[in-house]
Amino acid sequence: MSTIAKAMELLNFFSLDRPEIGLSDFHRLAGRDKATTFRHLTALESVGLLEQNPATRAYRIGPAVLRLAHLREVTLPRRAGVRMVLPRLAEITGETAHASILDATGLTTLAHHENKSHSARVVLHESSLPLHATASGIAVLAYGGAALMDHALDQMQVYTDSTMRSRDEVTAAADTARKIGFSIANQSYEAGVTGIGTPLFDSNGIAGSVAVAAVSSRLTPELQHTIKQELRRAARIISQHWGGSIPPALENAWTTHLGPDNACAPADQTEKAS
Amino acid sequence: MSTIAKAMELLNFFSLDRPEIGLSDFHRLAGRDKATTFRHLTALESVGLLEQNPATRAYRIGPAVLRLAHLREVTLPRRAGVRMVLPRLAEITGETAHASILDATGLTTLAHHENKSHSARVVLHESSLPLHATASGIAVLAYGGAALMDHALDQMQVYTDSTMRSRDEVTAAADTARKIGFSIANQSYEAGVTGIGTPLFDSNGIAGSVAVAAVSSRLTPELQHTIKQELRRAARIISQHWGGSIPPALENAWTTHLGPDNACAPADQTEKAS
DNA sequence: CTTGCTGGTTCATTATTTAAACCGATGGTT
DNA sequence: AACCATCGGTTTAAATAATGAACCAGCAAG
Repeated sequence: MSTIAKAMELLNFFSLDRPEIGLSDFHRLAGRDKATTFRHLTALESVGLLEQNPATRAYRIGPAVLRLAHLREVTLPRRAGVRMVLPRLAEITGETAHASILDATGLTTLAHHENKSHSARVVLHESSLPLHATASGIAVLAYGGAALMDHALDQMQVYTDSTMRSRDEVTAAADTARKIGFSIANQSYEAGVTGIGTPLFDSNGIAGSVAVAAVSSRLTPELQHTIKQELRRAARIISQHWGGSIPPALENAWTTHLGPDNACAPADQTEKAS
Repeated sequence: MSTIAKAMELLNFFSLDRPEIGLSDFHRLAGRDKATTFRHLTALESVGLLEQNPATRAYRIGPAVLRLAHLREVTLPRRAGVRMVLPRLAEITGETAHASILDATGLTTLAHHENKSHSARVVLHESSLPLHATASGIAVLAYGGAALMDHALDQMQVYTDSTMRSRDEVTAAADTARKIGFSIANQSYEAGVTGIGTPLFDSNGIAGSVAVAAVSSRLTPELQHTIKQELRRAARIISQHWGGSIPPALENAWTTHLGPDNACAPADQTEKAS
């Protein structure tokens, strides 16, 4: 593995729970030598990808990422296409809608929209989602190929009693998702929350997923049907906005599972969402 | 220089004008061997910092930066403190207000707010500002130490007829800014636009700057006075929000140049901006 | 069929990275 | 005070990884 990749791996140890990491912690977390780790950290710091908290000497993500993220969003907008449909998705379903983007390390939440009318609503607190335990994750696994599946199966953390523990369960869930066009994660990430998701595509192919996280006790068959129809609609709009197209296999899965796009007959070219 | 830093340097060649760069262009821009460049690029791609446009094979900034930027903004919010004051700054001055953050590579625009009432207003189009040619840049140079000044003097691009060309001019401008507490860039970056700026601080010290970009023909002495007073106010609020404090030297410079904080007598603890 | 470009690859040489041990400082215990 | 553990950081020879000249293959224009 190149030293560049090794250094970059260090960045993946940051999370909302662990926003600052000291040298020794990095040394332990990464399992690499301390001197090596130190050299990597200072190198990352020199380019602004990390910065050091002067008080604790711990490292945190640096300001350079803001510049890069801005540049990325300006030259290749992703949020715009998502923000266009999430409000409607949350409103019609009455639950929390969110969209995620796939990268080398997993699934990153791009935007989310909570439905304010319910007092009990699902609050998303993590920006990075596990592939094997969420509807969003299963959705991308269903269309992501073998390499992504291997990657997911290598790190199967357990979150709830219902989290899938065996590799076979995960592949089976992905197969089901591929068959019906939607992934369903019943309390496998968070107790009391059921996720329903479907994949998103850009010109590269699979690029992310859009999902609705519903309070399990509210999830009637009718609501589930509504959610799926709205997800289909949202996935079409977002994927189109991202320069991608829905694979015929997925179109077929949707149609056989839900019936043709009867909600709005003119099909593809419906009016834009609010 | 570490290979990590060398690889990361490649990311700095991206800009709004050049959002995608091919292998050969990188090889030329960076002046490094093509094989080396290629390996760096694939390494960066493997960790999601870059991705390849499948059509052109050119490289562009990857999705991983979105995750990192989100994490940074959640754990160390910077935009929040800025968004709190920019609208007022733009409204009262009637011009365009913006705030930038300092990192290893220069000054990155964090947020900006245009005043919609004027038909002729300054539109910011770049996310990265040159240190030597903008009010924002001079403001941080005045408080940034010798290393930053050297860095700035090494890359003095010329933008307009009024862009400072000699190193002495830049250091003199920084000295003036240090003396009066405000930096002024008269059409040195864009013709017809005069910038007035003042530095921002976090717990590390100098961290960025806030500035107003005004249409030069509208900039009366009275308006300039208003802008400075509002900048002082904004800089206080933002720096406090960022966990920093205004150095006594800057406080003194402000006071001798503007007089005491007469706009709102109770001084420090005024009510929050809208 | 050149010529000149593109992205990508190979392999011997070279130089950077690596890891064990070491350092000095800090902080809590006995 | 002495002790112990831990912190961030530094040093060394040994090993691994980076390097760059040359080389491919594909493509477009002349």
